[in-house]
Amino acid sequence: MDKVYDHTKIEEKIYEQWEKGGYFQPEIHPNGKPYCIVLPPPNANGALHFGHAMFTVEDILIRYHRMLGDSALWLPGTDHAGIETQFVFEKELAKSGKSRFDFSREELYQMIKDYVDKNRGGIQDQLKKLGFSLDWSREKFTLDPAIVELVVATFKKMYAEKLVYRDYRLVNYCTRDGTSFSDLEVTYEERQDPLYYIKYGPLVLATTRPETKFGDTAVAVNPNDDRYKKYIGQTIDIETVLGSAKIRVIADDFVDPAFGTGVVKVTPAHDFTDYEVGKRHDLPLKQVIGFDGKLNHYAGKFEGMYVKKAREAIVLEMQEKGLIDHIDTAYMHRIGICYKCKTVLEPLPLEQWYVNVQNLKKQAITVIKEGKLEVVPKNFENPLFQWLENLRDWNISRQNVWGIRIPVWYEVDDNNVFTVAFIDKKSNHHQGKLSDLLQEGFDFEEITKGLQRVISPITAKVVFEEQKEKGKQYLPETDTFDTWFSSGQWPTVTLKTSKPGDFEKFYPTAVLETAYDILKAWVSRMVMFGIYLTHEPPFKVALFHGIVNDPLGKKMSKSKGNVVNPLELVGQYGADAVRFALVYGNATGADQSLSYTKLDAARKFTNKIWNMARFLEMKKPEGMGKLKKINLHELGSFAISQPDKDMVEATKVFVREITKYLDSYQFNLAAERVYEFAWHTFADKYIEEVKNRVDEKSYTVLANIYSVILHLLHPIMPFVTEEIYQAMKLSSEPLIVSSWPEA
RNA sequence: GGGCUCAUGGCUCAGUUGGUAGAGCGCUUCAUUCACAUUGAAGAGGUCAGAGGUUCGAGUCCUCUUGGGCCCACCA
Repeated sequence: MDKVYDHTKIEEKIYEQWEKGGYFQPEIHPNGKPYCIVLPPPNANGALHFGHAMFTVEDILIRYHRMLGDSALWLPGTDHAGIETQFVFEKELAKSGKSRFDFSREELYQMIKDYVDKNRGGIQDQLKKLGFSLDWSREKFTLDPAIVELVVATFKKMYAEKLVYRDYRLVNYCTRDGTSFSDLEVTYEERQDPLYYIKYGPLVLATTRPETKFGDTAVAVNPNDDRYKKYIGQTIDIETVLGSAKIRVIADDFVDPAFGTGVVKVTPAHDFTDYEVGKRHDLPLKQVIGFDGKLNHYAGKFEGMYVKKAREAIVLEMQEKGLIDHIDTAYMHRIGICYKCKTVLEPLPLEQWYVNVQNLKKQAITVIKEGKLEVVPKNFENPLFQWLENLRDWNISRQNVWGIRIPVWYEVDDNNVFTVAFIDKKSNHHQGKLSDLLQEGFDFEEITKGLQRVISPITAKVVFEEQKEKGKQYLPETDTFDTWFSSGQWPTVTLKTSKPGDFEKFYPTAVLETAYDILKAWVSRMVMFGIYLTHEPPFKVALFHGIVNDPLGKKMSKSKGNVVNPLELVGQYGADAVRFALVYGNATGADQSLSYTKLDAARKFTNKIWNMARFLEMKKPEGMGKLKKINLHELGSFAISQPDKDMVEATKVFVREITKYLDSYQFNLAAERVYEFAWHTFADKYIEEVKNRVDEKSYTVLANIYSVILHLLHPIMPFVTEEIYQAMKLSSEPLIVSSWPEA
């Protein structure tokens, strides 16, 4: 044995051996208790980061349960990550001077698919480097045809039960990325913007968005505000930059008399609150901002200007006309921005598909309250409840192509106006009303062939593929599902498509382990879908880990340039040390800062373990035959000297402690205890004591206790323990499938 | 505005049914061709943010205060 442990000589060899041996497959223990964890699917196009390195926790659980004799399955898979991936691809595309508007839907999809296929496999190799005992024979991808089929089936079932529906309402729309987002995907930013006090006839009102005034369909005041009671219900004359106009004054409780002047302009097409107000008072929706982010014909001479420019121009002209009372320049407020490109999101009215979550969320809450789903650590329960309770219907339409197309078609007839965008035979882009384009001479086939986008009226007849009738014309829905619509069904769709019998055997899964930051986006959806599809939650325990920050405690981010690649650390310190450092001294669910001193300590520990093995190798009494494997119960009576007997007893306590810690998800305590016991109890005290009196009996005790340590440490540090265990030749089977010590 | 969370030795952090404070790194002194200097032995160092309460007993439970962090929410 080398004097110093060199992980670079060991890790790859051991992983290959494990994989070839089929030890990652649950069939290795065909009659064991089923124990399944489904890996949170990483982005198929992405690279490994610390969020993935934290899956160490899952490997610890899987390896522990495999050693307990369970039929342990850790099922890997990757996600197509719709918007994320398309965003990255479009940035690549831009380098060659192209954009998504230059290609039809099908062309663009194929290009992204090729791009992802080229990059796939990277993440798998990286997960292997961390020693993760994933069953690669069952690997899944969200766009596998079998998975897509099941996701589509869920949609059809929900449609039949009226749990998905189509509606025309305001969405958070990014005019740069050209798609809407769910409420959850909106990020907010604190900004200082001017608050304009503008004159509306006899009234003055405050607004940050004067450019939406062309879409105002009312002015609102609080019903109890004495200042304005006389105007309620009246139509007042106002002066605007486009000349004189009339507008209704309504009363609504939402108006806070203390804010601004207590008067609010109501723009139902461009503000979420106003949209609700508009519905209550039956106000018309007047859309003045288009999906391109520009003002439309309602804005008169300001038509065609981008929102920001238009605001400046309008304010300037209003000042000239004396329509602005005053401006509060120090106004702070929060605005929604696109989480990808930071563009200010526009609330715009659009036809979209929604999931009715009202009943689903109630069942999810009940399941957790009844204890059928345990949340660990428990403090993540409250945020989950709070979020579920406030959950509104879920917008699942995304205007990007990289994803699963919402599987519906719209029947084309004369009564409906369809807006389409397409690429013609000569690769030119066209956009407009279907009827106009047909009149211009494009035929229906050419349009559908080069189709980019269809906006179908809410009144259009919806059919599925198999419901299409001969002789009728249909336009497809061009939107895709929100990525979470498919990943939300991950535990069911993976197990149903992996190997026959998997679903029956492994569902519901034992544990779902993930970072707490996708508790709402992913975990809650899986619970809702799981209950909907199978009448029980998809996992018994939802276990959360924290975020790994940079050494200074700052969140790692590309823009800050403080991202550390875990694979570099694996190369430097070894996978065992990286894994150990990630769980040691870090409470379950808590954030941590990357610590190089901890990594160093962990590496020293692997070396210490290694040198214990060297010591045993050197101290083996001459002429001693094959080392016997003796379990702890028998070892107590096997030992002769009191120190040996005491050590056996201490080891039994140690085994019970580690077992308890792993059963209760206290990985940090397990790591700390095994470190303490191996180094300070076993090496510093016991080895020192036994050193000069080694005979065959005491050597057997020593080696067997060391073997117990290797077993208990194996889930956390699989490589070094496996290498040593095999070298000791205590058993013919490798450590990975060796039994957990009994005490 | 609501919720969650953190404040423990110089630094980074553990401490889950409440029972006289722990680790890693750093520091001090000493040892050592011993399996391991990626070592061993001994040691210094904390009124567990502050105030009050419950209790025989609180870092651990309750209330409040102060100061960080995070998440959520339709005040224009």
